[in-house]
Amino acid sequence: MMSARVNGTSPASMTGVVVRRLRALKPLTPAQAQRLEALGDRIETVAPGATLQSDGAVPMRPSFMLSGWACRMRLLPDGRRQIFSLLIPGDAIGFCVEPSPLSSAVVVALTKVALATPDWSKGESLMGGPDASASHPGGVHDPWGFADHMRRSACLEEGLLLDHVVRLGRQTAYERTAHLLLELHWRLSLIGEAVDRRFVMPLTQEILADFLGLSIVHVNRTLQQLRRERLIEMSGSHVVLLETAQLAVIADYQPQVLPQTS
Amino acid sequence: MMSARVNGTSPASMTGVVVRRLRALKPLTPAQAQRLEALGDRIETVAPGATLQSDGAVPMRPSFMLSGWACRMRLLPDGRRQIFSLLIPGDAIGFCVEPSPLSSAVVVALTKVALATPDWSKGESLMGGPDASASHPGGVHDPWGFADHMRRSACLEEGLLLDHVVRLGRQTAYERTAHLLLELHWRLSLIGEAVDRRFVMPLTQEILADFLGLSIVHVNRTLQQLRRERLIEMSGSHVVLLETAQLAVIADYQPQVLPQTS
DNA sequence: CGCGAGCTTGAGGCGATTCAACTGTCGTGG
DNA sequence: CCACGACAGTTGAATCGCCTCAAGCTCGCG
Repeated sequence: MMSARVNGTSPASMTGVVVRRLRALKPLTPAQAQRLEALGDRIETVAPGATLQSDGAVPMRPSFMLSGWACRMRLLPDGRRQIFSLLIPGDAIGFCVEPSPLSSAVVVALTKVALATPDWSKGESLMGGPDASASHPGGVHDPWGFADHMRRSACLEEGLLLDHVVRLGRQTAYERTAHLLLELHWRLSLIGEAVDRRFVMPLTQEILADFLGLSIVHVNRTLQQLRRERLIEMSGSHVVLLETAQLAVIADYQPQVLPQTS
Repeated sequence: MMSARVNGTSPASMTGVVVRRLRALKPLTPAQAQRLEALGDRIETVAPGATLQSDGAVPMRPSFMLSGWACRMRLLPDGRRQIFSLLIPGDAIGFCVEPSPLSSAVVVALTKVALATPDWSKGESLMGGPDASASHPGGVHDPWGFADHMRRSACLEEGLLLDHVVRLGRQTAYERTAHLLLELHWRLSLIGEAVDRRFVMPLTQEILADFLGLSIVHVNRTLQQLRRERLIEMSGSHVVLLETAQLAVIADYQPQVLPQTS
């Protein structure tokens, strides 16, 4: 049996983040929600630093993050690192629309991570598995009606990636940092892991640096500046956004628009 | 009737780029190729600077670039600009897996552009139109079997976007520029628009700057350096890669891996 | 207690930006 | 025909943002 408690959440409710995440994209039928709750059966936990998905790995088992943080990144030959995205509970891993990853990217756990890997044996896959086209030419097999959710999720992720490009290409360290904090706050709110303007961000400054395209030292100084100006509070992994409006102006932040779920 | 010749290519062969682009991703049946050739009927040309697709535009007519160059970009409130991707002939526009663009990005023509917008009235769409799920819950309507091509194309594009993130986040101006030139050469080769190591790149240094996340001045100096070191030749919009191997080492460039089409 | 990982701080340097001017090449109109 | 402006490219000089190097610091933990 896996650890009974991860990140202070009992296993029974751990799948809640997935439900909340998907519900934000499109309403779930009771049957669908129940399906997702059932994911709690097949939980795997991995240690920080472990690889959740690597480049060439063809099998590529799609799964959901239940707790913990991870990142998708690439390593340059000389050791430089660039993080593409930060993965939080509720996020999907390996649901590439296309089986072959093509892009040499790796997903690594940043903290202890709990994963739910659905049993794809029945119904083959949620979105179109390794040979969706072979068995169902011209279509995707989606017995449970999650295809729309996953499509929208992919779209949301692309939006986040575009935001990231803007950050790296055209924003200063100060703006980038503010933008990231707002984005994380928004995403954590979606899954109910941000109370008011506070949230927990279990990332070292090195990880932030590799995400923001900055040096560790400069991330440190930038965070200090944000604190000094009383825009945020940070101690340990605890973050408080003191002036969300002003931060949003600084970073030109606008949250992704979601379908009219309200 | 639209202009008979665009970019020196006769209309009859203009759809060839689309065929070559898709064939590189997955073989096309004769019927499919014929379908694509038929796109030549519905050609639209737009002037440089025109918007091909904008943010809120819900209808969003998916189409293929037949000739000319365009870019996908975002504008910051203070005028800064970041280009996400450069679009060349054969590329698809607006085939977002999900109808709602979500991301505030705009597609703009950089040169005169010829577009083919398929007649989606029959068969609804190639990939899943505005309400694919409504009419075909849990599946996508794809009467002609292009779904796989479009999926792989989307995957390839994501790979390019990841490359872009690495460029912007962790590479120097020198490396970025080399990387971009190699990427463009590879993409143009796919559609047969690069002879040997030469190709035409109708981009101003301002566009390059907004793509590479640099200032115009620095792009200029960086290109000069690449020329001075005899790694490339450039005059006007004509580019020659003199030392592809060395450029690839500098930029840590590795082309996307394509399915075993050979 | 001592160690290591992460955070903090200072000093110096380089890469890239900004501002500003100048060049060359167009197409346009007097 | 040449004057003209518009535009792209080029160059120099000064500045700044961010990086690197190198220490110290703090804390949790064996």
